[in-house]
Amino acid sequence: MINWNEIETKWRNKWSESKDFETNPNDKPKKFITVAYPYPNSPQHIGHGRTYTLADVHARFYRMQGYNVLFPMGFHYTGTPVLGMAKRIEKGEKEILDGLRNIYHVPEEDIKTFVEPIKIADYFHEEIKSGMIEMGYSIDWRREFTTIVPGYQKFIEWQITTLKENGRIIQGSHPVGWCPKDQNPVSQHDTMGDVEPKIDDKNFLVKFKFGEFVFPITTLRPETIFGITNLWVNPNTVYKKVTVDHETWIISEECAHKIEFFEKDVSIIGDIPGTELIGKSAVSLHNNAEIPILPADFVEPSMGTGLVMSVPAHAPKDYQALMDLKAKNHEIASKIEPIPIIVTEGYGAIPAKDICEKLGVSDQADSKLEEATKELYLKEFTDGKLNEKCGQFNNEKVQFGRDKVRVWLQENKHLEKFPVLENSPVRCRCGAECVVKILNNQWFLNYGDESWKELARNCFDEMNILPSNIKTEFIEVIDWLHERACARQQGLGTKLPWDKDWIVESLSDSVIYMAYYTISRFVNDGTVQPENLTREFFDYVLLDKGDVALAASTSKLSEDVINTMKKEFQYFYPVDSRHSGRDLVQNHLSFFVLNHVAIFEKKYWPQEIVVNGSVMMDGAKMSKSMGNIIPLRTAIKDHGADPIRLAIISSAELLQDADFNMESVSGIQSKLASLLDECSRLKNEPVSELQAEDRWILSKTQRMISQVTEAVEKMRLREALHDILFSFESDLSWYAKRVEAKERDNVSGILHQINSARVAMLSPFAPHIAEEMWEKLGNNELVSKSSWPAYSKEDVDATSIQSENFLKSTIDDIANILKVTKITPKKIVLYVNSDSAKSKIYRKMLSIMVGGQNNMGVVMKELIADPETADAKKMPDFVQKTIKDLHSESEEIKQMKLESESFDEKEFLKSELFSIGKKEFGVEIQVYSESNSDIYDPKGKARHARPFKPAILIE
RNA sequence: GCGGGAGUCGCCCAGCCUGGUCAAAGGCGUAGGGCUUAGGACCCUAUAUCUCAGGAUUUCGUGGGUUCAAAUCCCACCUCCCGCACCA
Repeated sequence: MINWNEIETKWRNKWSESKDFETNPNDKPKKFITVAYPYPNSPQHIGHGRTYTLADVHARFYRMQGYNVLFPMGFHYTGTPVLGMAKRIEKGEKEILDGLRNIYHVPEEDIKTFVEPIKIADYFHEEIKSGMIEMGYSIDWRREFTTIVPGYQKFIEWQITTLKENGRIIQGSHPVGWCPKDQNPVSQHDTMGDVEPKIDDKNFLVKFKFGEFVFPITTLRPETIFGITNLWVNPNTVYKKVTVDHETWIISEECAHKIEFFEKDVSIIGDIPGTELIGKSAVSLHNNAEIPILPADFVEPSMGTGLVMSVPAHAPKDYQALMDLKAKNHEIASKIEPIPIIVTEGYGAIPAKDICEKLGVSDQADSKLEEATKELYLKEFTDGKLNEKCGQFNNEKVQFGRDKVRVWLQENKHLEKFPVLENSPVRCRCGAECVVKILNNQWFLNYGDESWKELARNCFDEMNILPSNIKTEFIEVIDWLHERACARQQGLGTKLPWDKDWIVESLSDSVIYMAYYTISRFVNDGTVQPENLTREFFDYVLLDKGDVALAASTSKLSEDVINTMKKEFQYFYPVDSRHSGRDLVQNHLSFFVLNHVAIFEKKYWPQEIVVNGSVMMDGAKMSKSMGNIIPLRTAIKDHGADPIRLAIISSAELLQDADFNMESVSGIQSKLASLLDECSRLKNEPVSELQAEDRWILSKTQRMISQVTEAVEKMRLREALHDILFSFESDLSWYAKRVEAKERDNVSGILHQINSARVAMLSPFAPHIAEEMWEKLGNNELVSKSSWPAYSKEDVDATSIQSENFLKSTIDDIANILKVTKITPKKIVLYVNSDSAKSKIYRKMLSIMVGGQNNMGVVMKELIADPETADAKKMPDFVQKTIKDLHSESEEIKQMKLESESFDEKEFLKSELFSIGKKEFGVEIQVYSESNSDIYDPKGKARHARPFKPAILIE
């Protein structure tokens, strides 16, 4: 049994002694590999490990290919989650404390300090970092930073100022979920049950006049104002007269409390019962029509303003309420007829009537109305068209017309936004019910700007996206992205330089920070102090703006230091590969590109993005509530870092979700153990004369090298690993079979050569155990410092590949016959083709078919056209069968057959088939030429022989 | 609604990018055999259908198309899953 941790510690120490991963500029070509830094509010689990492991493999691969690779790491402290955690811990909430104790095994004395948010981040920072070291990540730790250190904050101030000056930042109002008690915005982390407060900002308020008052009514469908027949008021509700800024509104009390958070001046000045409104009329502002006010029980004071506009032609509820009144012979209602304004295929003049009848709605209390409403709204939205009643909007499709009507009303001040909580009630952890608050003066990154989007598209066009099929998703994201708030009022982070009430939002301060890795080294070693990092300094170093004298005078640094830092930035930038999880495509990764193109010149735009899927645990999503989260460090202790690295990589290709399970881990462990065992037994002896199977396995090795290299270049790591560890195994076992049959004992040198290549290629994936194997193979240097095996075409022997193939297929054929006939062979005889006419035709056909032609008629014509092969017409049967043979062979094999000129089937079979045949079938195999005069051929099989397809006789 | 992804031989799942070595890998299950006092573990064999000579037939959600050749490329359809923001 292998002691993984012991081996891992041994090699980790050697790496850190040799400082191989500490990267400074030199004269080699560079690669700059980065991963999204972690947010330290919990230890990393196996899922986090995936992205970092992929990046580490990438970095190690490039290093072996001779690049000077920079692979750094930082920690993202910015944000609010640790604030919420600290609060909950302070309150002693059992759920979170149990999680810390039982899942994360945080020592009690540390938990005590967690009432302070930064202590939480600090603790998990160290935890995560230790895990990364134990996983063997080849990180340059000298450049590490957190996002709240002064140097980084200087950088963020510079970034956000630059964006503002480039016109990328605008100001506006924005609705957020809000806790009225805490006076804070709420996000998922702040609510009971971790629900995300969802804000519906497609909800609007349309104003009507009622004498001196404003009668505001909310709706999701502004276009239906053209179909209003009346308004609904609840007769059992007492409404309030409320002054709102300079108007007096009639609304429900509940509504009055909601709009207090809309940055409006609100005060309740009196009551007015619903009954007092009923029977009177309001006036609609867009056409000054008199709209009667009628009673309806379904109107809920807590919904919207507590007032409802009635569109009976298109709203099932309104239709039914109207019908109910008519049935009671209500005087006003009986004069009202629905006004249809939307034409939808499949519905008659009054769609609401149709659907109520279809579903058999009985009255306005009928629960089927919900369903009717949902169905009709959706149908009318997707398929409906506005009609002539809608004036200038006649013939517009509803899905576009709605927006146009909204804009029109808004411009005339007849309509306002009325955002609501879609999933209310949402409760804050403090217990209070959350509301929607409109924040004025919010700062936005103007991602909606078309010229900005265009720059980003240019960048994506030239960027390498892995896997490539996710590129369309990026393009789509850029299309729908619009203004995004870039500041918030709480949490850790950097203050907006021009408005200290706000903190730079945490996704906005993590988009171009890779540039800071080239600077942090100098801050960490004391060469520069945070206060040296002035705007002019960054402008000069990162943008090549201004001049060194200016930078030096404001930063108080020497010109030498500044120029060294500038050179370092210019050496490492741009980012060559950015690794991240799939969930970050829609935000971080897109912002990463947008911010780069907004700030840097084109030569510093990112070169590549690699996106990976998440990790499942035994087929299920990992979650705290399921208790199936395995902290990475626990897993390392239990199974070893390398087996975990391989298990994560080998279970899925990049974008797919990887499934982590114990079977695969132990499978990998035993695979690695047996490879290690093999390596320690192989001697690096000189290789004597090569035999057929030696040339073959060496050719196959070359093929594997080229396949693996290509796969890693495309980050198809699962495929690469599979090739190294598993696919190649079947070739090796065939080789072993051949060697054993021949009773050879001098192949150690060849296997040593092959396994050296395998171990070298394995080392980026499983770096520790590969070092151990490398040492066992007799090397003194580290494998991580060795070169990636190079594919050499000269070592590929086409003839040997072809001949081994021939041997295998012959043996398969024999086995096949034995299987079908179920006889035990006493004698096996092969008849090899020796008819030169057949051979000529075969070669000719080969050349025709390599060109892509497979049609019997065409092939035949070409054969007959050539006098050399004209005899083909006498044996159509042979031609047809041969076409079939060749048909099923790969292009590669066909090509090789063509390349290898003459090949003596009989000699080859005689020398090679003897041993293996005897081993496989227990009898000696005799080989004849079909044309031999003295052959043993009692059944006349010999004449069936075709090139590369000997006839077989079994008795 | 907008966008992304998936549907494979009892089950899970590979192959699809780059068409031919694909009746299609691997695991599980099942059946038979070996090893065992027995069980477990382990090993071997079989596992679409037909076939006593290396063969044939029908298969990769459905229906078309391109091609000498389609699980793989194109089009349409059906079913299922995921994301839609100010949150890391």
